[in-house]
Amino acid sequence: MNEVFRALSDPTRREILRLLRARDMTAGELAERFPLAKSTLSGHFSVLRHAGLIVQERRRTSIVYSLNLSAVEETIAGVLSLLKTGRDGKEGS
Amino acid sequence: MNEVFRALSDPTRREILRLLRARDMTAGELAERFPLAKSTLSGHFSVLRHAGLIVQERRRTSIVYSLNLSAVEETIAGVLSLLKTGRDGKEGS
DNA sequence: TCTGTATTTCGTCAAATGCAGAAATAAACA
DNA sequence: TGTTTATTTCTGCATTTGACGAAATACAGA
Repeated sequence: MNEVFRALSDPTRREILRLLRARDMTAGELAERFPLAKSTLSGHFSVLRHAGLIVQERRRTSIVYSLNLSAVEETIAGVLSLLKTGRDGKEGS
Repeated sequence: MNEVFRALSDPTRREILRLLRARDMTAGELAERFPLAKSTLSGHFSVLRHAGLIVQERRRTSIVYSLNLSAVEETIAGVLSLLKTGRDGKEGS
């Protein structure tokens, strides 16, 4: 959970999620959308992947990233309930 | 929105929100719950306040903090829809 | 106004973060 | 195996962050 929030705290990473919401994209396609070095984007992918927010899959020479939508929803819903109910946030829906 | 995510990315700040979920507390009461200097906690309060997640109110000699629950819910719900639908996240519920 | 209590602001420091370019790795294919 | 393409890992640097203690501010009451 900690990692998820840290991942979401960066605007570039949230924009990556937004792009992946529309369709799966390769690392290179994503990198083209930002005025940043590919190595920098690769680092952002890594953070998002460790947080479970995206998944990667190798397809021929490229690596395709896709949004792990259910993980995103679960996480945010979990936080919502954590802030609404009276428990300690260990158990979810 | 950016500020909200940055505010939520720190574990101490999320714990502050959890404590305030139970009841309003003064800055001193909150500070007692953490092994940190009061000045450090004051900084966290400031971040949470600027993000709109908590509100403060002076009561006699103390400053009472309370959770801005509706803001929290709105924010997280907004993010949820931003990740689910195909728009740009400017319009919400 | 002076004192005591509660909280924030300031100055400083160590650690973490985001970035770039260079080198390394992985896969497809001649 | 050697080459090309796609991506990641490594190294170094500048900025930001979270932490502390000391000083400053705000308010209530003698």
